[in-house]
Amino acid sequence: MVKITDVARHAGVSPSTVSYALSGKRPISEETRRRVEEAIRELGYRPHAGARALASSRSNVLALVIPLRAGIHVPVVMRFAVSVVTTARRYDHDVLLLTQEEGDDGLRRVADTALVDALIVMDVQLHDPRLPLLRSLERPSVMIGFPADSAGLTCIDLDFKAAGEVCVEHLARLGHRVVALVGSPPEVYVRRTAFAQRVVQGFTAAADRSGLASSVHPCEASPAAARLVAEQLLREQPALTGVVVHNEPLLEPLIDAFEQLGLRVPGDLSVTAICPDELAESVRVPVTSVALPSAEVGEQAVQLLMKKLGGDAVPEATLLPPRMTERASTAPRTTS
Amino acid sequence: MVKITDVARHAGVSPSTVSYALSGKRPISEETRRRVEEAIRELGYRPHAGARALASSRSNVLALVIPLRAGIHVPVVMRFAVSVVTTARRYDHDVLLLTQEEGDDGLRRVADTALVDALIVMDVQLHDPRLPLLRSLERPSVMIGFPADSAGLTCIDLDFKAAGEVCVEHLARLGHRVVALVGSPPEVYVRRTAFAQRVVQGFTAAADRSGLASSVHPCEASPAAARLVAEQLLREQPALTGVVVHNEPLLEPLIDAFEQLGLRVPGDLSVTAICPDELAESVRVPVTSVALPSAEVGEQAVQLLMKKLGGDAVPEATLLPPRMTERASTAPRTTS
DNA sequence: GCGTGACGTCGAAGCGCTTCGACGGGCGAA
DNA sequence: TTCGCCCGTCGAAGCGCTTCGACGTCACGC
Repeated sequence: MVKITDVARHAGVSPSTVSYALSGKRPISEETRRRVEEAIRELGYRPHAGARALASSRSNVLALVIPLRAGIHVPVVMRFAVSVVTTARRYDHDVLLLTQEEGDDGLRRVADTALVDALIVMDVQLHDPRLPLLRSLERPSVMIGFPADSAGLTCIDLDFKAAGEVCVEHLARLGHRVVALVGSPPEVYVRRTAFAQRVVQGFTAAADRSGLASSVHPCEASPAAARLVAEQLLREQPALTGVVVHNEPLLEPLIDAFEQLGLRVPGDLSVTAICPDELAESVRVPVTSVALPSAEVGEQAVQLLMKKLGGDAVPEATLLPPRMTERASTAPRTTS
Repeated sequence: MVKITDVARHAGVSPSTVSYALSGKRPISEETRRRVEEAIRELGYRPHAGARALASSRSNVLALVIPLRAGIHVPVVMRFAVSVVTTARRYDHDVLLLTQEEGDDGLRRVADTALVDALIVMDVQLHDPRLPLLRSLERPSVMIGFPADSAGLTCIDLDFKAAGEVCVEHLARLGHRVVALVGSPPEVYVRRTAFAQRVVQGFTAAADRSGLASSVHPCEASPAAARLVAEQLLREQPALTGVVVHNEPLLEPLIDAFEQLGLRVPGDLSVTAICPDELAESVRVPVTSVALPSAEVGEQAVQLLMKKLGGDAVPEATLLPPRMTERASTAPRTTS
């Protein structure tokens, strides 16, 4: 193994000079830098990660905790992970993969052994058991999603409230006057992240602002439930022409149910959703949707972490603006 | 930060004794071990990963390179990754996530800087550009999939030949006499891993052994192509009653095409597939299939690596036996 | 009774890097 | 001309751990 002293000897300088030439933490003359770089190239020198970590107390590794729970949309997690890795590399960092399963112990282990410099935690629950630990850890972390109390933590996610608003506004702009939100199963509103509630808030606020009649329907994620909620909607709101769906597995069954009830999408009914683009595109009728911007979240999460590692202050909450893509499931209201 | 000298002092022993008590590399008296363990607990001691890596030249980290190419089934990759992480933890190792995108440079970097002790490379191509590098690296690696020339490397994958055989044998057992294999697009047979050819080999060999009439049809992954190949099959082999599909995106469209041509599955036609269980289960008619055992591959890949790290010899090729799950798409031939 | 090991422990020497303080030389200001 | 300062470089001291050789003790066999 070629080490820094070899490079130093070969370049006719001291090891510390090589180190400074590499890190740029002290000024080095152009000439010396050249010689060092050449020596490095000729010898194929690679600094030893462990030695570096020991001496500098920086491992240049980030931990990423991925969720395992069923019901998580795998491609979204994957895209997020890839985006984290890619962005981390831009900042000369690597990514250590942890599973939710490891829990607190895993987090504590990688943090306390200085294996990683910082942590990214996905799929944060409303009352996530890891919160106290993350607060007490001496290493910075960023959470994807918002817990009930995010004080002292750094969180990032799609702005679900705005996403709900955008959906309604889009429908309003198309002339729809009566809209409904089909949401996640009731337990999600209680147990999980705050995002479900925030969609409702946005949806309702925007509907009120635009003077639309609106209703909200939490719904189980089964085709049978889709059928039921579709029937119920038509019964209770016969003038309904716009639907916002925030329940991924329900999206396709719900559209099927409406069509079986004689409503054409988008002819009679416009449907928008908050879901991964992938899903929106794969439905029989491609759905106008607000995307879950996994890549963007991943990138920004890393950037927040880098700022924190650099000692800079970062906002506790970062909300990503929703971006809507129009597809085939929405159309102007036909005033027949 | 509490370090090993603190523990040593607290326990009234020398640092080396603490180290040996931890690693078990030298005998330590019961009494001393107890005292050391207690000191560790009381002080909350965690060995510094970098220092450990430097002193022992072992980082206890594995690199996992995941594919990004389109056409890869994401949940399979994910399950594999999770299985690698989980298994690695059982051996007290962590996993560093790399993307294909980083290429040779990424592999060389983590290997040469001693960031990782060993590497797992997914999605190995027939003529994978990384092969020379992996051979030359001083660190052990395991590849998922078989390149054209695997000499000097350690590879593991499903035994695709046996998988092809199992499918045919299942059909033969059900009384089918005329079978066809619908395979991957032609370019896959050239460009990609060897698995496509090996399915064909197994399929053909088993059909010959059982005295079945058989044919092989590479096929593009589009619904239109599905329709075409279905028509062609019925034209060329009117007595066809058994089909093996080794082309994931084609599975559902192909079944649709057959049914539109008036063949009921499994009434008139039995279908088996080689694909992720997930896919097989999600088709309208759940398909009898040989699974892609991602979790098992991940686990065994790690175990192979651990053996290599321990200095043990491992087989160059590990082929996982196929496991078939019977679902609703196969039935005995009706001799009407 | 003494040599021989095995056992249990210690001390010290690194592992390869970063970083701090120091220092010589050159330059601008006084 | 001299003082002070900054630039560029060096040497040395660790960072926290593992590991090697050494040493004392005890039990055993002859």
